[in-house]
Amino acid sequence: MHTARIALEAPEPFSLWSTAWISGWGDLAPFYVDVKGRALTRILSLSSGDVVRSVWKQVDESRVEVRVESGRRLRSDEVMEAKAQVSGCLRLDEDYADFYALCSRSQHFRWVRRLAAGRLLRAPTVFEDVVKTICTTNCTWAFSRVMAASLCRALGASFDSGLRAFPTPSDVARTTVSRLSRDARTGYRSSYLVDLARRVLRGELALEDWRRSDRTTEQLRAEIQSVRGIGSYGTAYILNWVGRFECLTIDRWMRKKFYEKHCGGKAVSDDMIVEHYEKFGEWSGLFFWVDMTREWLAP
DNA sequence: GCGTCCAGGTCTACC
DNA sequence: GGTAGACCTGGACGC
Repeated sequence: MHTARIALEAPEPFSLWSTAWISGWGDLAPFYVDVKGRALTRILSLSSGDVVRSVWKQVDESRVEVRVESGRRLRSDEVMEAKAQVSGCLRLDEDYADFYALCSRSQHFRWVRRLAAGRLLRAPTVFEDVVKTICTTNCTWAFSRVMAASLCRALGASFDSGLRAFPTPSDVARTTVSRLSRDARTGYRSSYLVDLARRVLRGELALEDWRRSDRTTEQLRAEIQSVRGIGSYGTAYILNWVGRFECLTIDRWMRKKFYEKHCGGKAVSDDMIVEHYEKFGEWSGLFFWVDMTREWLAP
């Protein structure tokens, strides 16, 4: 096994732990959280088709070290590709200065900067983010984990010792709805996933452009909603994932949490929830997120 | 052990 | 445009 080491400079404030934990994505294969060692493992697919294992660890306030393991010695451009993927997952290129400035001005949100919460771990590709979003709807989190792991096991390229990468659009497009249902346990979602992958391959959906699109959020929202299996909740989720935080990811769990936290357990309308965070403008969705998941970062 | 219900929604048919 | 019912399935819960 060959190993390459990558050093990533993190912006201030930054916490690998907060980033990995708060989004929930760190809990879904092919991400693996090492709670004890405070490290994150991720199986990465390179454009060459090779699959590598990467282990991410924060070594000090502003530095993340990534160990990349591969079956052969990687070329320097492949190491750079792995580095870019990790950086994209951690959203190191996004500017959160305004968000943290707003947090500092609010008594209720001062803790956010202290714990360096706010960055939400995402997948290396928008395709993976969309597939996983579909797999988090209408089911328990435990089942979402089963689906993510089964998708990798059934369709992902193999690394070693049973570890597999997340399937690419080609992997999913090549399979059948019945095989997905049987092997990936994605049930009625299977036709949505195959449909999505085939649209990507036909060039009808440029998913990967969503992260750097200069279109308005409303234009982007319309395209996201054209994906079968993605409704209003899923759209808000994906908009957050591509860096648009003006919409709130209100699902059953978040709704319940909001009622407990701000309404003494009494139910209120979604409009009331939106109104509660409206003052945070383009960051309202992120304020909602950190507010609801605050306890996840308890020691 | 077994049956029922619910869960980090969405789609479709129908009115 | 609003709403009811169907959709996969794992796990919690009550019996």
